[in-house]
Amino acid sequence: MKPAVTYELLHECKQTGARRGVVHTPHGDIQTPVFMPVGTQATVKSMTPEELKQEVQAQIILSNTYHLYLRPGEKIVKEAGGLHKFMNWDRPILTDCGGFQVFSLKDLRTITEEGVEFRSHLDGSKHFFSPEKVMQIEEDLGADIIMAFDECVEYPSTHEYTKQSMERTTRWAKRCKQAHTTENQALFGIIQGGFYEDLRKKSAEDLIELDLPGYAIGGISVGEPKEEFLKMLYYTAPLMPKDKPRYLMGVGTPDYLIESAIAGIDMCDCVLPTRIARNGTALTWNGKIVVRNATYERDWTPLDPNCDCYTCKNYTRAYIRHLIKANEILGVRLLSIHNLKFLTKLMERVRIEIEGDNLLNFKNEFYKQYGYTK
RNA sequence: GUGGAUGUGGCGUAGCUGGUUAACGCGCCAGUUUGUGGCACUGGAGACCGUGGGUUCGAAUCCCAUCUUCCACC
Repeated sequence: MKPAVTYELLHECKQTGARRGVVHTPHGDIQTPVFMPVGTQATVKSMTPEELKQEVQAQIILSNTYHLYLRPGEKIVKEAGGLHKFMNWDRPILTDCGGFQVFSLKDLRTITEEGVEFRSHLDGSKHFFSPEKVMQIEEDLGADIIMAFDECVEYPSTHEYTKQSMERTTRWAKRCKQAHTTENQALFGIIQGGFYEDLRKKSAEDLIELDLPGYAIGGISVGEPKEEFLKMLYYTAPLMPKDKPRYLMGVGTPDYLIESAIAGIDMCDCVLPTRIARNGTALTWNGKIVVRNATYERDWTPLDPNCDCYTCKNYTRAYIRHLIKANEILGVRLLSIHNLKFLTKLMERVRIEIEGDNLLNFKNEFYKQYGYTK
């Protein structure tokens, strides 16, 4: 039987080895490498699905098992006809398993082989996530791609703990595969192993044996220095199957996205563009600007002169600064549109440069213009 | 006119039985933000404590005068 989600490789950049491909899903194709906006609670904060399609041109969005389970509850979403219908989004959706959220609860959770007991951040009520439970929730939510329940260990962690945790994540992945019943959803495994190469290798090998339709790298981009991030990324990505989508979880700064593509990653997601939008910051081709700052009080130019997004075509930095200072919702919306569109355009460009076997040159050019030093 | 109250960073206040660098909220300035527990978090600047005099080793704190604003009464 054909998996719900498949990967088609179109071209490999001769300069870097980066992959230009297509991910086929029940809700349409995704041109890769791609950046996926995050809509934790069945909404990319402040954006309508129409804006995401028409203006941002998002190809796929994320949503979250933990949050939707707590509120409104996966049964409500199921009753609505699944996430796609519930939120009126007809393109692909990926649900994160809630592992990251549950483990970030720290004092509020207990891990056992069976699963994780945790308390809701909303009302303190007790809950239990097992691999089987998470599969049931993700199936009720109905995304195209569902993630296996894993543990994301924090940085830094000991080799011993990371090993234990990684092995458990692998056992949980097996249980997820067993519990997974729907045919129109693809279950992706998550490679763990922290910042230890031997553990990453082992994790990748054992998970690949399960022959899942896609794989992700989890547990990096968790606050480590950039050198550590790059080291793990470049070590782990080549271990992943060539004929399946490769997803790097939690990456969203422009430099990390370009590095990921070079490492052979196809998909990335991050809250960064929408989060910094809420705090008054814009990504531009010339670097990050905190438009909330006083310097922009009388700046009558757009956020980014090289941008053709709705925000940049119609509004000035001075106006957006005013909106953000005044805590007006529109400020957040305009910045979110811009930041998301910026990353869409960046990835579009990355795809073109891969096709032209020119990604490394582009990276150097971009770094220089953006202001990155290395 | 009489009596009472009030006056502290841009704004609103705390401190006022006298004792090291005057506190807080908002605002202001800046930084952070990487599988969203976030319209969040972390820093920072900014006050001759209405004015003038006095008591005291020492006064935003006590006394006197004066001005400001508010209230009450005739």
